[in-house]
Amino acid sequence: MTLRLHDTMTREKRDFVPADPKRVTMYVCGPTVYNFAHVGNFRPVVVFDVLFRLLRAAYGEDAVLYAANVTDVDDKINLKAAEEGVAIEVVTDRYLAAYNADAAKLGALPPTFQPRATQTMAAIIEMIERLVRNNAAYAADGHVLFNTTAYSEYGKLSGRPLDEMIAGARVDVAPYKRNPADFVLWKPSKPGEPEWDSPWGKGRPGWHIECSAMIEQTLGLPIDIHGGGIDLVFPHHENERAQGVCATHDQTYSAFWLHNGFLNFGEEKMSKSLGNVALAHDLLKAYPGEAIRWALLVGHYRAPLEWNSDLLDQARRSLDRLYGALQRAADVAAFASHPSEAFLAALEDDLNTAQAMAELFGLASKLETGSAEEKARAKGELLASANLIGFLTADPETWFKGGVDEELKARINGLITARDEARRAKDWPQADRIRAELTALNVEVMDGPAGATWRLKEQV
RNA sequence: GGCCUGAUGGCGGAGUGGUUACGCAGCGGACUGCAAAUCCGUGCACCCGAGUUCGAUUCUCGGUCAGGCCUCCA
Repeated sequence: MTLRLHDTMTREKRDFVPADPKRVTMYVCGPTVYNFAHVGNFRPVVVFDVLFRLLRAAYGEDAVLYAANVTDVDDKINLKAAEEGVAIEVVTDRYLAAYNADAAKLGALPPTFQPRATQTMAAIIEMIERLVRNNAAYAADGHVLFNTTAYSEYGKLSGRPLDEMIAGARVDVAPYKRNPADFVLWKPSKPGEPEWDSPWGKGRPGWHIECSAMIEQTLGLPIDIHGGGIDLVFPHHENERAQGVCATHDQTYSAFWLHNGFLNFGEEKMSKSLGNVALAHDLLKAYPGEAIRWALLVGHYRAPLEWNSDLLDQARRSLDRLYGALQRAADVAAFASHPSEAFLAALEDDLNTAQAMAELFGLASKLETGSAEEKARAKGELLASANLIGFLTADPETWFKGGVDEELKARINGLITARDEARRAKDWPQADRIRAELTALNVEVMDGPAGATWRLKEQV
């Protein structure tokens, strides 16, 4: 296996070689839990879940350590808690639970670690102290700031030389900053906001230091892979790197930086600050999680993805095709349990999920038309391949009939039987009337030599 | 203004210096009482201009258009 990944730092695909194959480390920036996450927030969840699964397959399940953090200290959380008149934990616990439940429905494996900023406070403060000792940070006016001139490579990840950044700065520079690009490591809380004791007075951490500290505490520095949305390259990841390198005196921080492209909704960027939000939580009521996962992986992870209802419908039909092939091959005993070579090769080429998914259709075709031997092999490879990245994990019957309760199922079966009788009697008008009834129930009938089978036209 | 991406058929979306993406939708046929599903066949593309080349959608340059970041949005 030769996994090649595109590294934002070098802007090219490189062979991935972990520092220690027995302990592969990956960190991905997770959500700020103040509301239900919109579907764009789940793109990195799904993308890096694919990478997590691929790494586990390559190095062993226990050899891959994956940390995805939760930001639970934030202005927006404070605002939400104040609105509801509750403690921030009430807000963060609620939305973290929803987030994890939604992620699970999207087929994402739980990360090895899910550190929370509020539970990493000691490590955050300790790291800031170290940065101050290393002359990479300074206290001023109740704040602690990172001194960007202390790190010669500052700007390398995002490709922004420090002097250009200063020239382009549009924000008002706080008077206590030595350099305009310096950023906050610790700041005083406003009245009523949560605060923690520190050597610099009561306050709370800046956003960037949280991640660096959580990485160091859960995985140790440096790590093999750091992921996140492309919008985080600057300033978040640039700052993380500066902090990590200056705190540890190790130049790597993360050997690879991976960034997923944005999800766009119509002409506008999809974000919570605009009104055009599609919450994954709501989408999951209308579509199977697997279909949403498919839609999120249908294009390359680095390319922007246009999100619309067509995309979801197409994703569901694509899965119908694959599940349909499995359903028709229910009596075929799967042979071989390895993903196909072509499928793996596609994924190993910087997670080319589109190419990999095309391979699944090729296997489905073989499963429909091959010899008995070919079918057995195709079924085994199709399942092993798809399962590797979290697809086709359901029973085909469940996929097509999952949302049907026993009462409705009995009614449908009754109608199917009645229609079979009408068909045997060649009473076509009656048979068609019954089919219309079934259609009204969202049921599609498929006549076969062994009698009629059915499935839901739209699964939830 | 600075930095950085991308532009592929009706839609989504890979890839390649000369040959099939793939899925959905369309068309013709098989199967079916009619359908559906499936199978067989089939039409439709590589932003514009110049260059390199025997040959470019694929490489280079220019242009146009679109998008991202430069503000604690994944």
